[in-house]
Amino acid sequence: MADLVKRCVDAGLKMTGQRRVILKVLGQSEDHPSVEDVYERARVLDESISIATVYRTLGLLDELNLVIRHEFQEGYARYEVNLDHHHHLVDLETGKVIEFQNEELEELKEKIARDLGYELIDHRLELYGKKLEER
Amino acid sequence: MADLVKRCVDAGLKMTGQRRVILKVLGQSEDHPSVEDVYERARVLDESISIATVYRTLGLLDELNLVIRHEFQEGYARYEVNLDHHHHLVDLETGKVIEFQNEELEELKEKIARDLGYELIDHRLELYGKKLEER
DNA sequence: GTAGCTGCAAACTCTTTGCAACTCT
DNA sequence: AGAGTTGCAAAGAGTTTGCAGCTAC
Repeated sequence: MADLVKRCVDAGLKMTGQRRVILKVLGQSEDHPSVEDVYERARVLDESISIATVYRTLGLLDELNLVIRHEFQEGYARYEVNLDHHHHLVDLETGKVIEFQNEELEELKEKIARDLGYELIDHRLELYGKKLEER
Repeated sequence: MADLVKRCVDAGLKMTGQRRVILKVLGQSEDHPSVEDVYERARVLDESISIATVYRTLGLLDELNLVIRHEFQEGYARYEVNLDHHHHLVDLETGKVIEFQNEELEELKEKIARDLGYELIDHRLELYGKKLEER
């Protein structure tokens, strides 16, 4: 989280109270909060913060690539701090989002892009599934 | 396209003039049109069609799984007829969408979901890339 | 001091919906 | 005939923006 602050300052952003709060909220979130979620969590720490600032800040963080913006086919965006690279499996029954990584997949994606004549800049894989019966 | 009409009728939908037009437009589209795109193309064939009907029809087709709804991180939805299963590579410089299939990828996804204890229902993979210099 | 940031409210974009009229079956 | 469908316009959700005042640097 302190790292997030530093990276913002390095990028030339002014470290205002509101931004500090939003970064703290993001750093503490272990899920994939919507803008509204971030707003509510930030409000607990600073009553006066406005949702416009949350939108603006998340937009900036996304540009700086400090945060990843997701659209899980829900009609609104969700964010997460850009730490390790991973993908998501969405539980269709509960909406729960499970993270996973897979080295084989990473290599395969690079290869597919290269074969198509492209340099891979970004990508996203989302799986949507139902829990298998436990037995 | 005739197949699309049949599948709608089988599903219990009334085959109105507007729906016939929208299905025709979808059947003829080789890209991934937005709602607005479908609306404009449909209007050429039937001046009187409204965008509300396009939204409603695409929603129904999506429910019936005759169409796939995409959100390529653009803030609006794009649709395509659900024919063969494939994925997309988005050219970040031109916005062009390239389709591809990869058997190895299909298997890997099934495996990942299974290993996480899930039955894979749906999934989406999008690659974002820049064209490699030709040489 | 000043460029950048903020809250507020209004505006914007995409999508959905209530309703009265209409149309497939 | 009647349930389903339509166009219209209004409403809704999510997001962006103009502006005057404020604040980090």
